[in-house]
Amino acid sequence: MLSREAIIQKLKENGLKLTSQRLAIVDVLIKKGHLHPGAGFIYKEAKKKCPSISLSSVYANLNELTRSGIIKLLEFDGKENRCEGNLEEHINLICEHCGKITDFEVPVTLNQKEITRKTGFLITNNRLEYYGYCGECTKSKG
Amino acid sequence: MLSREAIIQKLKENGLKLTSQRLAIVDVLIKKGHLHPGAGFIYKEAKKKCPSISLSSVYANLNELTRSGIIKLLEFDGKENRCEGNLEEHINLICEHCGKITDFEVPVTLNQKEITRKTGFLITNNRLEYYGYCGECTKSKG
DNA sequence: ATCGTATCCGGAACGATTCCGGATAAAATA
DNA sequence: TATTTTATCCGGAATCGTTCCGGATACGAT
Ligand SMILES: [Mn+2]
Ligand SMILES: [Mn+2]
Ligand SMILES: [Zn+2]
Ligand SMILES: [Zn+2]
Repeated sequence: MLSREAIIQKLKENGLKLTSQRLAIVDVLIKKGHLHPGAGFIYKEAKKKCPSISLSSVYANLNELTRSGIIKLLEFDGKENRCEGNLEEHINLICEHCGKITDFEVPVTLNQKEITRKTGFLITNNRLEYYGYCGECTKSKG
Repeated sequence: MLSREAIIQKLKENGLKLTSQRLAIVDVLIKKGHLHPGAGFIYKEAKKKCPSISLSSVYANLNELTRSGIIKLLEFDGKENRCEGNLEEHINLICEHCGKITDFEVPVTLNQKEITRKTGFLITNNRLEYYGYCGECTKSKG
């Protein structure tokens, strides 16, 4: 996750105003980003410091933050989408039982240039995820 | 993609009846599986051989086929989900411009056991995707 | 041929997300 | 500071892929 200063820097670069709603969302991401929070969670948290905030503003801001390269959105079907604040190359370990998403850092530099050379496909983004059961859920299931 | 015989074998193993709707869907997957078709496409194609088929049956069957390990579902937000018939470990190259999904075969056996040893996370499934622009779209954009 | 049960259909319901139009406020300008 | 511009906000309706429902159908075992 970028620092608060770096985020504000990027917001200004992209001509985005520093509204109380936007800053409240940014602060939630900084504090709770490791949880890969969804829009609903962010909405509830941001409402504490900015009671007037609306859910549509949360969605709009998450899209803005994504466009500005501050976060990524992890898309899921049926479930809520989740925010990714860790922009380093890593694997998300997603528990099928409790939904927790934890980062696993590992320099997986699959040779992207080789893929482009062989297929002509120009890579701009990727998604690496392992699904399964987290330590806690594995234990509790025996 | 499994062979038609292997699929029928698995269907029987799982106690699933060989209805005309189910077989029509299986045939679409066998013929067009490399396109990673979505529910809407499969519905239209299957309707050619089975005019009475309903969209809800397509959805229900795709879920059954997933439970039986015949396909996987690739989940996307906003866009339709897509079917994955290639059960081998590979990377999906997803074009951001035309939506085409092509397979890139590469034995990416990231050491899953090491992840489990280090984190206690039990891996049962994964998702490896590269997003970007396919060869055709890269050309046409100059 | 009969029967039990999975599967089917059509349509309503669902839920996360997006869209809308009028109100608000950030911040540039004077 | 007052004015102006314009991004952003809010609340609620709309969207759309997917799931759920209840009654009808048909597979395939006996
Ligand atoms: Mn992560
Ligand atoms: Mn594939
Ligand atoms: Zn868990
Ligand atoms: Zn393309």
